[in-house]
Amino acid sequence: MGVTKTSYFTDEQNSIAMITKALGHPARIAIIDYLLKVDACICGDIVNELPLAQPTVSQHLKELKNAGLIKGEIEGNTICYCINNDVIAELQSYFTKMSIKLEQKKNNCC
Amino acid sequence: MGVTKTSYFTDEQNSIAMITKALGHPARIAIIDYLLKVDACICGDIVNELPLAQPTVSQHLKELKNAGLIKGEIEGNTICYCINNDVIAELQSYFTKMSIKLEQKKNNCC
DNA sequence: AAACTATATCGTAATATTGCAATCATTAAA
DNA sequence: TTTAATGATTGCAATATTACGATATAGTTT
Repeated sequence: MGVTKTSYFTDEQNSIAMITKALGHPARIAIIDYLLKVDACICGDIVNELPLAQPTVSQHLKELKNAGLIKGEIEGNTICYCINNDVIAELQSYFTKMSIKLEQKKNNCC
Repeated sequence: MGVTKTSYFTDEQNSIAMITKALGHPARIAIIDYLLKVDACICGDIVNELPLAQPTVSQHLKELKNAGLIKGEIEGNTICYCINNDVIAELQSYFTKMSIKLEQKKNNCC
């Protein structure tokens, strides 16, 4: 079917899944890495940075935006894309909590 | 085309993308959450825990395993699935580094 | 061995994703 | 106002994902 049954899961599970899904492509990781490097950016720069056509990059940017990972502000003829700190913080918190729990338990099984 | 051009990106980008892609489904987040809660597990438990059929859960477990997020050991008739601490640590490190960089820059743009 | 249990695999339908050429919308420059 | 530049949208082909019934495989129990 290809349809994810989101209604069966918790809001946090759906939220983390949505964000990680948006990150689940090397081009989108590359975009995030690049935005982090320059801390400000227009789409054209990103297109030059990636080995993909402009519509493809635009689509990846849209997905990152939908997931809340980046914010875009129109600046005259160009758009300034930035990383959304809050969402990165959410991810960091999620995985840090997980690491701490794993540390505590030290796998009594495998 | 639906084909990801992995060869155009760095190993780290592909690695993070592969892991986050594997996490990018609420059922798989739910599986990780559950494994974390019990810190030891057999597949049957997971099937009962999720609102999905057994083959579907098995498939999700396979994807998590392919991405290295979980390890499975055969134990007689059942399989003991556990979280792979190393990969979680890799994610935590990646997002923590990112958070630190974002903190330092404090967005001079958006 | 036969029956039962647990998990994996196969096959398939429905839908989603990836990538790009062509095109549109908007602003800037001439 | 025409032209150029930037980025979004559309449409489409190729492929991937999601879900599950049916079936296979392998260990356990009787």
